[in-house]
Amino acid sequence: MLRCIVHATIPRYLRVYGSLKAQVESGDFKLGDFLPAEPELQKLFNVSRTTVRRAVELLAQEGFVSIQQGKGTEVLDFKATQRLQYVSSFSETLQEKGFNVRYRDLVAECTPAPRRIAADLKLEPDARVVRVQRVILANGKPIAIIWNYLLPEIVPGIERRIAGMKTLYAFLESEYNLRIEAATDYISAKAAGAEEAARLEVPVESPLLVVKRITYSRGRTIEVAILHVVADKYEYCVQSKDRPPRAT
Amino acid sequence: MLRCIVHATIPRYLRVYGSLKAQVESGDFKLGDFLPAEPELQKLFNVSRTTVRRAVELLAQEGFVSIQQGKGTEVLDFKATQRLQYVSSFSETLQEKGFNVRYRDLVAECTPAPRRIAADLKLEPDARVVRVQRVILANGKPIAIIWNYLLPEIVPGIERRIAGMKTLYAFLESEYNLRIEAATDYISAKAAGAEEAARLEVPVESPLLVVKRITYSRGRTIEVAILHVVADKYEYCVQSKDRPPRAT
DNA sequence: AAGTGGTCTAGACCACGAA
DNA sequence: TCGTGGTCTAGACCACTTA
Repeated sequence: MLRCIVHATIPRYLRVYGSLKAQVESGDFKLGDFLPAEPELQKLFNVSRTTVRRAVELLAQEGFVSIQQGKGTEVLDFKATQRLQYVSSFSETLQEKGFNVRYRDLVAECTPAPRRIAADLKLEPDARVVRVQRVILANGKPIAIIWNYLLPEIVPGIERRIAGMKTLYAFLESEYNLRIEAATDYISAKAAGAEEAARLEVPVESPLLVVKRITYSRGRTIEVAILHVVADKYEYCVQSKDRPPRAT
Repeated sequence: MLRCIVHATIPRYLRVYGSLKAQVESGDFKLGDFLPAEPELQKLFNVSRTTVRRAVELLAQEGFVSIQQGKGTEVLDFKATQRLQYVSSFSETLQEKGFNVRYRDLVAECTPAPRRIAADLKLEPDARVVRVQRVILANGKPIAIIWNYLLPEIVPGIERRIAGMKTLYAFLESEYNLRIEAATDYISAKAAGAEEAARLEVPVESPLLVVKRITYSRGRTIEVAILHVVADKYEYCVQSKDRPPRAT
């Protein structure tokens, strides 16, 4: 039936959203300009006001525009305020910044979970987990030590398959069909101990950024990662918006 | 006029949102339960379906529930799963954790902007900015030094009004009607220098978490904040999710 | 087939900002 | 005052899940 073709239809609010976003990104609307008012957009796209508003709200959520009651909807400097906070992998981030990323001392093994890790994974204290350990090098220089603790039942046989891994998240997605849905990072700092200092090639007591990441997939906690990062070589970036709505 | 009293009205969708959220948090709806269906909620709250949906979408955005077409709206384990990343003030976060928060050495003055700060604020190198400086105490113990650099034209006379300030963001909102729309944090670490160590009452060379925050309001960069936080007393938490919308 | 959420419309009234 | 965005309604039709 011909209808099947038409069937793959994109919601109108997404089309309006995409069209506006493209014009903002291409510079048709410039920084400080105001978008056409809502009644105008209704006519332009031939949709209802509800649909227009939904599209514009999406743009605002992503930081492309700022909606101001009584004034209008202003186009922002999207390079400065862009994007919600999405899950990103450490090595992918480095690669995007143009570094050549390699691993050293990659080890994967099944071990009893340390107590804190077991608690984060919601396992009994002595449950076994898969531990992946590595030193990450950016342009040949060590930049972080990473320990990943994974639930064994979701990554069977990982010890034998991990050799050529490029980034862990991509590996989990392609080999085990595991998509990371969400993550929480806890960030603190510490001074490097003797062994860490040696492996990271920095002086003892150098400040390190400590990141604990808990990742979720299919509604479950599936991984805890611990990163010790050389502080003067990496900056952790977080973008956030707005304030929580208040009720009551 | 009596209308002034009625005037402070809270939108209905926020009331519905607040009511549902309270019931989720208090455990009236349990993990894995489904919320009443939308027509049901309409009757319960006596509002239109649009209003119900808006409330439920808010809950979903914050990770309290998961909306599933054809099935229903499931209550999630809100302690474990993601919420959106909102701009939060350091002192508000501490207060929410139950600490008694005070400031010490609060100073506000107009000074030439340091070069890096001027660049972040998009000012010429020698432009003047308002610098607010303070040590923040949690339960009487120093936990961080904060420097805030503000555009002078948006906070006129702040030097004379700042005395009793409780949190800077609340202060800006109530006194200057400035709502923070977005922020970007850059997080690294460093070892405490002699003066910092003294003011924070920690040993020299102690690891400190360094946060640079750039905040936006009305589409402009309006503030740069630098925080030096005692690393073993505070953890920076980031929640992220996966889900860029696609158009085209 | 029945019930759930997903999209969309047309129209109403309110609140804020600028002239 | 006028134009902007903010909230809300009632009703329609579609798409997905489950039985």
